[in-house]
Amino acid sequence: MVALAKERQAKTAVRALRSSAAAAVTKLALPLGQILRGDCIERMRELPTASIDLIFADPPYNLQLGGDLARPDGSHVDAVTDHWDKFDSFERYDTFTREWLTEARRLLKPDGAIWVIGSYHNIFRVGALLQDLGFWILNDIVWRKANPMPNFKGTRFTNAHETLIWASRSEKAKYTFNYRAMKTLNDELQMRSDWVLPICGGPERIRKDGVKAHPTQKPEALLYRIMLATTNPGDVVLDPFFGTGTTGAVARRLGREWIGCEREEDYIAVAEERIAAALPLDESALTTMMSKRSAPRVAFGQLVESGMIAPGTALFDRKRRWNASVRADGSIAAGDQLGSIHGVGSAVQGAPSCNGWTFWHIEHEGEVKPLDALRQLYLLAVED
Amino acid sequence: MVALAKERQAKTAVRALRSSAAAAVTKLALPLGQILRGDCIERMRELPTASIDLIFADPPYNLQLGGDLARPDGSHVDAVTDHWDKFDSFERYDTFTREWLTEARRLLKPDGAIWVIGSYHNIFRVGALLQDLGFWILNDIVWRKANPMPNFKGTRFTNAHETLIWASRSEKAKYTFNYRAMKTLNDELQMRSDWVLPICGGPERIRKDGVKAHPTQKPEALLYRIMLATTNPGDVVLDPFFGTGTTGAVARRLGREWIGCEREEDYIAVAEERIAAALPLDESALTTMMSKRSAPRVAFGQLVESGMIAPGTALFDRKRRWNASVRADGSIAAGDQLGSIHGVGSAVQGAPSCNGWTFWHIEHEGEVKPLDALRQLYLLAVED
DNA sequence: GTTCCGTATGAATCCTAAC
DNA sequence: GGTTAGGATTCATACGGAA
Repeated sequence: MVALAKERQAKTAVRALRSSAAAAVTKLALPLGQILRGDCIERMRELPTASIDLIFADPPYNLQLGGDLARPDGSHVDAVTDHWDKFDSFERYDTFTREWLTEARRLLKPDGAIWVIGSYHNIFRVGALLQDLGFWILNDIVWRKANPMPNFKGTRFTNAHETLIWASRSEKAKYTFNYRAMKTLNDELQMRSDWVLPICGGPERIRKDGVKAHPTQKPEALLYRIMLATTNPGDVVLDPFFGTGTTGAVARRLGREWIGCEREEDYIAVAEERIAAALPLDESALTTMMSKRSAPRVAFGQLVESGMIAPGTALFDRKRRWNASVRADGSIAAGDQLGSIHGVGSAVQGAPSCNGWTFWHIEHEGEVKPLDALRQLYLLAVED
Repeated sequence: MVALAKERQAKTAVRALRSSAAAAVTKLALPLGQILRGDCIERMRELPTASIDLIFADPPYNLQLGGDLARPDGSHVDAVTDHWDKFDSFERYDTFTREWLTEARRLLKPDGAIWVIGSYHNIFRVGALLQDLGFWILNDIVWRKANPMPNFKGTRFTNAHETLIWASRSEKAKYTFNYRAMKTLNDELQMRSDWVLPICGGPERIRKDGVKAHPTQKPEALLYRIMLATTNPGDVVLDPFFGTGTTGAVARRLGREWIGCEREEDYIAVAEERIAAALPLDESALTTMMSKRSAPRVAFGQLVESGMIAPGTALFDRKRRWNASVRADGSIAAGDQLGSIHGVGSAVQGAPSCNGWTFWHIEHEGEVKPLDALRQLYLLAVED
């Protein structure tokens, strides 16, 4: 029994090693920590297939501002009028979007994912194309801006949010989602699809001679949450529209690898300086709360084997509607039902499934506890 | 000069009279206050061109759900499995959407507008098609649900919002927007593009024999805000997916005319009864319905995310009896205790509970401060 | 009458490693 | 590739009955 388990463990370890060795070779071939100069579609074509864990993209928004916009006091609004944000028509925007998304999908590992941020000017086109290309949307996230620019003319609702789409490479992908870290970050409540974050301003906003270095610099807090939620340390993050390098700065801080594409030399210079100044966090600060899914597994039999629970011990659910007794091999018996704590739990309830760890209770040191409490004790005792 | 001006005035008056007379005739020809039975595209084809002021549409979302879903307590989640939400492919969904949107555009007056609500499953396709057909998007509005259904399996972010698109018939349309009404409704602040409203439940939710009459009934508060913002009294509002008639009920209460299309006889019966019982506008009811605002809540993780507190930072209690260090996900570590500021605070003291905001302190700008002081700073930075 | 507690439920693309 | 067994997972409301 023990020998078999060890053999299985060894096989798994070998598989993991092989696959991580292949990944390491691929990773070596990548221009990690570099900003690739020029058109992002061309630069992406030069990168190897299935090599990227996560893509974050903040593409041009296709803004169609009719002429200049003035505040009520007559002062001029510094709108997005840079030449890279002009497209003749939706058709041209779609062609451009389809091209870079196609390359993005080629670059992603099978279990990779993408984030794209946009506003109502472009996000519907991006979302529909993502679906058309085979990406699988996991969530749309609303970045609710704490301090948006008001609508000066009073002609519409204040445009107070932007939309992000999170999508895996395909429907079947086993994407990364650090559920527990997100729940911890949100004071023990599930993280919702609407995120309240301030816009990028103050000292974080990069200025050259008092002028914004980039018109749409994203707050680091936004990238922080994205990477914490959907990457692991060491993962490779690609940003095809790198701008002033928010993605690179946060990736470095969080111990993720990064690659950027950018055509504007001005932005590249700003980004390189900024990322060099970003300090990586040390490893202990980087550790996040693990989900039980990724924690080491304990079989119920181990608790019996270790003597923590004696064969013959009585188990019962919280309301003592059902009873069961523990047997020497770690199975349990309730009436004529025999099997694992999970199987018998679901059988007596007539439920399709059951977590025996939380369903069954036990008297331990004069208290009634769920089995899960004893598992925690076992884990503590086993850890060196 | 004066004579000329008078003549001009007279001509304008005649034109206005003619146009309003024409409008009155068109309006007479409309099936106002009626639910048109059958397929919405066929019924819309029978209505006159340029006769409608506003369209509100809550089309099928094309959810594409998998198997059954159970809550952690084992109970069953009642999903939307109705036949009307099933489509074979995105292509089929697009065809359906293009057809009803085309009719919708024909029916709208030149200065008319449309609202469509959806989720990430369908809204990107709807938005792109609106743009393709010549509609002009004015805002995308996020309905932030105060009480959404959680993500039971911990696999994604809680799907806590739905998206509405508000678009005029064309770029040049002089659409209706009651800016003052919205600002008044929002305590003299511009109404933003994110609206916090509870989902439809309690006495408002229509049930037959204890079972919900419609799986996706929308809250009246949502329609109230839409009609108040973008129609005038007497305007004609068309709802092609009438369901249980929320649009009709609210239109009646607000003194707007309405027309609905619906295929399902069960829904029609419910809607007719409901609208007949709808009372005329009651100002006090309106105020309470609209006054639900979001209370600012700050999670400790937000301070970490925003860069206000760096991972690795040392925390200590007022008497420096215990120390802890901040981790990247907003959890803290004190010895082998890991968890939230509150949980670790109570654990180290052996106390049943602890307010981590006042218990833990930090060195900030050369001073020792409770975390709560930094929370106040964060709130100041984030407030409008 | 009031408070407390248990239960029900809402547009949801809701598990995964090992064999 | 599919199948199976192990086992992980929930927030805000509303309501009814008990205390």
